[in-house]
Amino acid sequence: MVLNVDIKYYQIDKVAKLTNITKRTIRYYEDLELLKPLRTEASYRLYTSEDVEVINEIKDLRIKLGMNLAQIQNFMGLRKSIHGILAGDIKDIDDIREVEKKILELMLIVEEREKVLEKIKTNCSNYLGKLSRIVEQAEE
Amino acid sequence: MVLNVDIKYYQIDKVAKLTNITKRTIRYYEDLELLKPLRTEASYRLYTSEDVEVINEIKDLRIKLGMNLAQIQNFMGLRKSIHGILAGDIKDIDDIREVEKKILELMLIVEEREKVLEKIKTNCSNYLGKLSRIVEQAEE
DNA sequence: CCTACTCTCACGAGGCGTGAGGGTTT
DNA sequence: TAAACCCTCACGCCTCGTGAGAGTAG
Repeated sequence: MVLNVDIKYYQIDKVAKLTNITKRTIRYYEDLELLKPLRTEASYRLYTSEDVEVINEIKDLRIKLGMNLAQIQNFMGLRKSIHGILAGDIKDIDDIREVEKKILELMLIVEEREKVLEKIKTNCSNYLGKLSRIVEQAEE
Repeated sequence: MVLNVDIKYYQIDKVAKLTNITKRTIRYYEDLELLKPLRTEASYRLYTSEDVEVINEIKDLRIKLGMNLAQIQNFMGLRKSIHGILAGDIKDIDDIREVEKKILELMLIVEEREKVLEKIKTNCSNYLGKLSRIVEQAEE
């Protein structure tokens, strides 16, 4: 284990406070391989600010996008693959094409979601327009 | 019970086939007050094409937006209120303002979601660009 | 008579953590 | 010594349906 002196490490209690996620749940996310903190000699977990980012991202994906943890595992796995390619760890051209395909699939899903949201938003706008006219009339 | 002869009504089996949702689940959604089909004399459920739309919408909200059924109940409830106002059944100005507030809140949530999605999409695009350059180089 | 509908009671799988307990580190 | 960490086993709650069974309608 090599600790980079330029990086600040946080213990789990600190991370729990920063993210407002219980320590118990943070460990649970590690079981799911969503996090891989370094460890001290005594196997205390050491988190970076990137880990904190990841936890906050999980919150967004869960709460704002309604993704379940299996989907998030998938999503994070894809990102790991991408970083592996960009770092030169994955060189097989078919593997790279596979990852490209998954990215395109993901973008399609994102666009489908955006369509649904867009529809809701235009409905909202229309409703607001109609309601404000009703309120105006009532106020005359 | 007054059946409008200009409207086509479907029995539950037909609706199940149209929506690809089990009859059992369609009845369950009725328990949750997401649907209120008319009934025949013998209390057979009669659905309109609007009901079919609603079921498909529930699917979208659940699967594409990851909303749970409580959130969907809320959402549908808001829409009922809006229709109530537009139909003139709700006239109290404070009630109308309350509904306007809820619509604005909903739009904020939608926009938060869109932000998260937008971020994912731009990341995807960037990754695709980088990966295609790597593939090009490999093919030289 | 066979099929599709009705209802109610109760169960069950999957997802997401959480509690307790016993040991170690600072 | 107190507080914060470790691990493991097992439990618990919520959500979203589903199964069975008995009766009625077409």
